[in-house]
Order: sequence, then C-alpha cells, then structure tokens
Amino acid sequence: MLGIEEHNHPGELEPVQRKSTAAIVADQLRSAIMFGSLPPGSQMGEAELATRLGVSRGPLREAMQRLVQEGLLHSEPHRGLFVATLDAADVRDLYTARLAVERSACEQIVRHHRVEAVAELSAAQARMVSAASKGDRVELTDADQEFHETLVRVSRSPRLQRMAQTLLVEKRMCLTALQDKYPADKQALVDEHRGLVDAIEAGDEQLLLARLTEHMNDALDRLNGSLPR
Amino acid sequence: MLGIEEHNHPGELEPVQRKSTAAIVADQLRSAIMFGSLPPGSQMGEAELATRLGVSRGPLREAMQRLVQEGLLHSEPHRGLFVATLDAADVRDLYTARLAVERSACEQIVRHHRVEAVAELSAAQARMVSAASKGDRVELTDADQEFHETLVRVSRSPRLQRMAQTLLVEKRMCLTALQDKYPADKQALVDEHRGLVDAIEAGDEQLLLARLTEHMNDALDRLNGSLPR
DNA sequence: GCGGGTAACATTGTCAACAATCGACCACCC
DNA sequence: GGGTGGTCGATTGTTGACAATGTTACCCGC
Repeated sequence: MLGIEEHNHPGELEPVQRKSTAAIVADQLRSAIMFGSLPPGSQMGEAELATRLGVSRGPLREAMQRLVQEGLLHSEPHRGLFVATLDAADVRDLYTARLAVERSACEQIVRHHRVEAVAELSAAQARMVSAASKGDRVELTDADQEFHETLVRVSRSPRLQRMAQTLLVEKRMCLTALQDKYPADKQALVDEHRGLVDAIEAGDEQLLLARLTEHMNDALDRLNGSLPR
Repeated sequence: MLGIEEHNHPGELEPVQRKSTAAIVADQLRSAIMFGSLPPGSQMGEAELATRLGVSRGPLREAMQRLVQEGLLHSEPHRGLFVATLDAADVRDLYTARLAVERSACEQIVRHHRVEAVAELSAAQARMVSAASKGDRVELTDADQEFHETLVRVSRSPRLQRMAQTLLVEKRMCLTALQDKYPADKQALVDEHRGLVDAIEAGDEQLLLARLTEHMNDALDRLNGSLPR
C-alpha cells in the first residue's frame, strides 16, 4: 500500500522482510498524516503518541526524525514537532517536483520497460474505471495513487521511487484536506490516465511527456480551484 | 556547505537557525560518508560512534534513521547499520535521478529566476576556473558541487532542493571513492559548466536542457570509464 | 498599559539497565 | 564425518527515569 512492499508471487519464499519498529512506526505516522488523522499544523506530543502506539519514546523519536527528513514534519527545537502545512506555493512546488520525477520515470519506461509497464498500468487504470463508475471517490483516489506508484515502480529506479513516495504522500495529504471541495471531474481524470497508458503502448515519448505535463497541470488547476489562493 | 543553509545577506537578521543535536550529528555523518571517512560497506558500531562524537546513543540513533531514510545507510535489523555501497547500476540510477531534478530546476530558472541565477552561477563557475588553473582537484570538485547546489537552490523549489541534496552527497561519495582513478579532463568540465551558464543567460531553454543532459552523460561516462563495469 | 522578572511547564537530551537477536563455536548424535 | 542442536559473547533494540534547557504565562513594579 505504501509503495515499498514488492509484488511477490504467492508461494515464493524470500528472505522475510523484517522492519525495525522505527520503520513500522514511521509507516503508521505517514498513513495517519496522509489520511488526515493527524491534521496539518497539529502538534505531536511524543509522550501521548508513544503510549497510543504502544511503543516507548525511543523508537517513536527515531520514526519522527525520518518524517522530518522527508519534510512531512517540521521540528521547532524545544517546542515540538508539527505536521507540515501546505500553502499554495507548496502545492505548486509539489507538482513541479512530481512532474520532474514522473517525467523521468516515463522516459525510462518507454525506453526499457514498455510491455511490463503497459500490463501493470492497465490494471491500475481498470481499477480507476471501476471506481469511477461506482462513484466511489475514495477508491478512485486510491486507484489514482496506485497508478502513479506503479508508474514510478516499473521505471526500476530506486531513487525516483524513493523521491516519488514522499511526494505522493504529500499529494494525498493535500487531497484529503480538500476532499470536500474537490470537484473532481471523474471522467476527465480517468481519460487522462488512459491517455498515458496509450502513449506508453505506442512508444511515443514526445506524446507521453506532453500528456504527463498536461495531466499535472490539470491536477494542479483542479487543486488551485479549490484553494483560497 | 551542505546545501541547507541559506545564503543570507550579512546584516539581515533572521530567526536564528537552531538545529537539534540529531540534525547536527546527521550532518557530521553525511560529511564523513561523503569524504570517505566512513567507507562504503563499513559497519557503524553505535557505541563507538556515540563516544567518538561525544553524544549518547539516543540522538545518534535518531541521526542514523535520517540517513537511512536518505538511502545513505541501510539497516539490517539486529545486525547493524552499514554505509551504502554503490554499484554500476546505482551510479546510472543516480545520474538519471540527478538529471530529472536538475532539468526541472533549469526550467524553473529560465522561466522565473534568470538574472539571479546567472549572477550566482557565474561566481561558482569562476571558482571552478580558478581551481582548474591551480590544478587543485579537491577544490575543483568542491566548486563543481557548489555549482550544482546553487543551480538547484536558485530554482527556489524546496522539494527539488531536498532531493538534490541527497543525490549530490551520493555523487560526492562516488567521486571520493574513485578519486584516484578519475581522469578528469578539467578543461572539458569547466567548459560544460560555462556552457550551462551561457544558455541560462541566453534564455534558451532547449539549448540549456540539451547541454545539461549532455553534461550528465559525460559525467556518467567519465565515471563509468573508471568503474570495473 | 508596558517592560522585566519569575515560576511552572513542556520538550529535549542523556543515561543505565534489560530484553531480544545474531554469529560463532563446540559438543553431540546419526 | 557431516549435520544437528545448543550455548556463549557481542551487539542491537527497547525501556523508563532523570537532568538540562527553552518556552509560556503570569505577576509585579513602574
């Protein structure tokens, strides 16, 4: 769900994936921030959080340092840690950064992983169609997120993947905060993703990059329409 | 030096930048990794490191979690933390990621911050010229790094900046590991950077992106020439 | 009302001890 | 003899309590 787990064939036995508690706690906090359980700007009392998560302060602090590094929390020494707040400038920045990463991922895909990408992305896109037809907004957002996670994953670039994960969490956080006002022309959203898959399948790099840029601009406009300024 | 500090005009008084000890320790470790004091693959005994840095294990562990998140360390639970090792695939990946980030930074610069960028980048480029004429390889590498830090900084994108910082540390780590074998056609290196500044000054986005891509490819070739495979 | 001082509060940093896990080494049994 | 299983030492992971430090809010004199 969070993009780190691999897609394993069942039955294959691989080295069991063991995470440190700090990593688990970090994942939990990321989810909580993503889905708004920890609203932007809110302070994280570490004593309270520690008891609520059932761990002691040590691992919790380690986890929070990770999120600080990711930019999801910001620390004011001797005052506390706060969930990052996104203003309009941040949202713009977020989308230029996303464009930078996903554009590069697209190039890698078209050049080296086309067939695999089409297969996996089509599946994700199908989920979007199904969610849109059901009118389930949350599932549509999930599928959207999964689509972009997949896009970066099949580029087979660990660094792009790492960078994208943070950006997608921020994007989701943003969407969660605005989910009421988010108008969401569902059909347009689905179509845009379909267009991306088609361009990959056609192997047309220029078209793909143009559509991706367009997609990001549209998404940014949709968000900005909901923002105060 | 490490890219987070702002370039403040002297006399401007801003909120003092106070760092938590974890942040300081993280910076120290980053430098140590960058310059090879902690060679790739080496294990970090936390007891020893803690005493050597004069802090207790708590903040040290927090700092190391940050570096894990950055990908500079990788953790094997109950076994220890190890400095990441870069193979040929990693170096390739590193440069595609750098290209993604710096390309985007260049676009922002040409569109919004041209004059400022030319001023700051020219200064950095001048340092490269001076270092090259002196034949000082370390200073040349420093100036090179500063150039690219500046490039991303003047793009005024916090996220691009954050992503670039990690990538530049890895690049520097890579250069340090190979510094003996690195042939380094100094003149070509200097010329390429000059070409970037010129393209920015001319406002020619196409030319700039082409030159940046070329620059990355050249750098990658220089590195790959030194690598076993 | 305003500035300075003070005291309570919260958070951070530190420490020492305990539990869990791993790698190595060695005795043991088939 | 080769493999099995167990013990030992070392290191990591975790915990709770304590000290240090900065911040906030309040009170007082002017």
